[in-house]
Amino acid sequence: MTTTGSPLTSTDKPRRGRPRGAPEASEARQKLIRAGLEHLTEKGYSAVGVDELLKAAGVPKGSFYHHFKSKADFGLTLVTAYNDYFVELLDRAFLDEARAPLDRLRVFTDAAAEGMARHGFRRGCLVGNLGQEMGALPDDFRAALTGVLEGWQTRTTRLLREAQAQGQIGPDLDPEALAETFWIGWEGAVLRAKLELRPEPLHRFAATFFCLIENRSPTITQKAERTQP
Amino acid sequence: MTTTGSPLTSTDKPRRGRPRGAPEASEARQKLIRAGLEHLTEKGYSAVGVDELLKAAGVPKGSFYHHFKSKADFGLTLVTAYNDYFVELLDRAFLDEARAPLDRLRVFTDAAAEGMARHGFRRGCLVGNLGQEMGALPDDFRAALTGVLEGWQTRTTRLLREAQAQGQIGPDLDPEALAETFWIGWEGAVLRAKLELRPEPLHRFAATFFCLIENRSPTITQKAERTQP
DNA sequence: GATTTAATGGACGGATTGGTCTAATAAAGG
DNA sequence: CCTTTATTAGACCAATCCGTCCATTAAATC
Repeated sequence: MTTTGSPLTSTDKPRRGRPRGAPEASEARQKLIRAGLEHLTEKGYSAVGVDELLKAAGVPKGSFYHHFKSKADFGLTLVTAYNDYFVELLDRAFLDEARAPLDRLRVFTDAAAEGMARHGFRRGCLVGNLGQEMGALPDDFRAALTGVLEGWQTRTTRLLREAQAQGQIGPDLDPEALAETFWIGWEGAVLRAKLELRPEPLHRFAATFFCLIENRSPTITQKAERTQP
Repeated sequence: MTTTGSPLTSTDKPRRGRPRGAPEASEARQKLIRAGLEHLTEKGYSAVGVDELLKAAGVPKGSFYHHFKSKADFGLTLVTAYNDYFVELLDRAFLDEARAPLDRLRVFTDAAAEGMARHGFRRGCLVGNLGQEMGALPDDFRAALTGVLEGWQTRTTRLLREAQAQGQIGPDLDPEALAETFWIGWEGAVLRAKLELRPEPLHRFAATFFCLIENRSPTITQKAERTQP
């Protein structure tokens, strides 16, 4: 029970053949993911063929199906990769204690707008793209996508709670509801910016959202959601 | 210059062969459009094949390419058909003078939510779907889609102006900016509702939007868009 | 009935789809 | 060197893609 040890304790295992390089570090795998993100954020899942990705990444088909068991599996991998990248962007903005909470949200929206501008507003949000294609996607995408959005929203809720604790937004507002509204609208803004190839939709929505929560008369509450008359 | 008259004056022309039936009334054409709307609002443009539509509509391929010169042409036809249907829905709600302007907007959002519910939240907005796929679509789609959204926004702007004239929303608000924000966010809400297969995103966004414009302290203006400091 | 045009019906075609398969190469331990 | 496993390489496959083609049927005028 020493050498043929169970795969559970993976640290001290001198296995036989060529070692699996760092699980995610394979160059081909990374190039495929990069190409996938570029193409899918621009054209969506259904419109992008595997061969197209292979050519873009300069990788043969054998590698693709070695690292991913199907196009769908690859797509799900892209979702987590995109989420990793995005959460980092989000946290960098949201956890910057040097700024006031609401300013951090502004930092994020500005950064995201710059990001879209860098690609000529031709690339949207992978989550939004795939969400709209759900009808044509394998079912596990749904949970993956909603889960990702939940994560973004949770972070935003925390930020807004902090803003509330610091009195930057009224105590009558519901941070969770606001965070949900923010991401609903922001995805819409990204879609629109991509359609019109310009940043105005992003700015418009951000401006309205900030106007909604800043300096509001405390008599207007968001929490009360229309009790029946 | 009587019988072979130019095609410009089309009323009194006893042409030779079988007359082109009502230009849009062909049964096959209509069945194709109906099937197209169902399938494309659910799965998007790229994910739906022509053959799939033919089977759904019970129409042979010859008919399809007789009525439409390509799949793209068919797609553009769908956009206008969808717009026609949608504008009617919109006007029915927005022009109902028996109600206060803001209530009419509420009537629309409720009706739209019901509409999505009828199809199990599996169908989204054709314009939103195609917008997200723009990267994979022929270029003329862009103008068509933005034009459609502009039309919806114009109607909404008029409605909000009326609301403003009647004092239902503050005189400090900018109806045009509000209308734009509404459609940015509403498309996001539809996308989210389709992803999560439930109406809450629609309700959440609508509630927030109404809360934004109703009963607001007149000191907060939407028009002032951050002059530089 | 002959002619002309509209519309249907579906076989067919070349290109592309996602995916499989096998051979070759690489990198490690024995 | 031999074995074992990882990875690359791309030929190949059945299915589907969008679109063309032509023969047939339908409905009108002459």
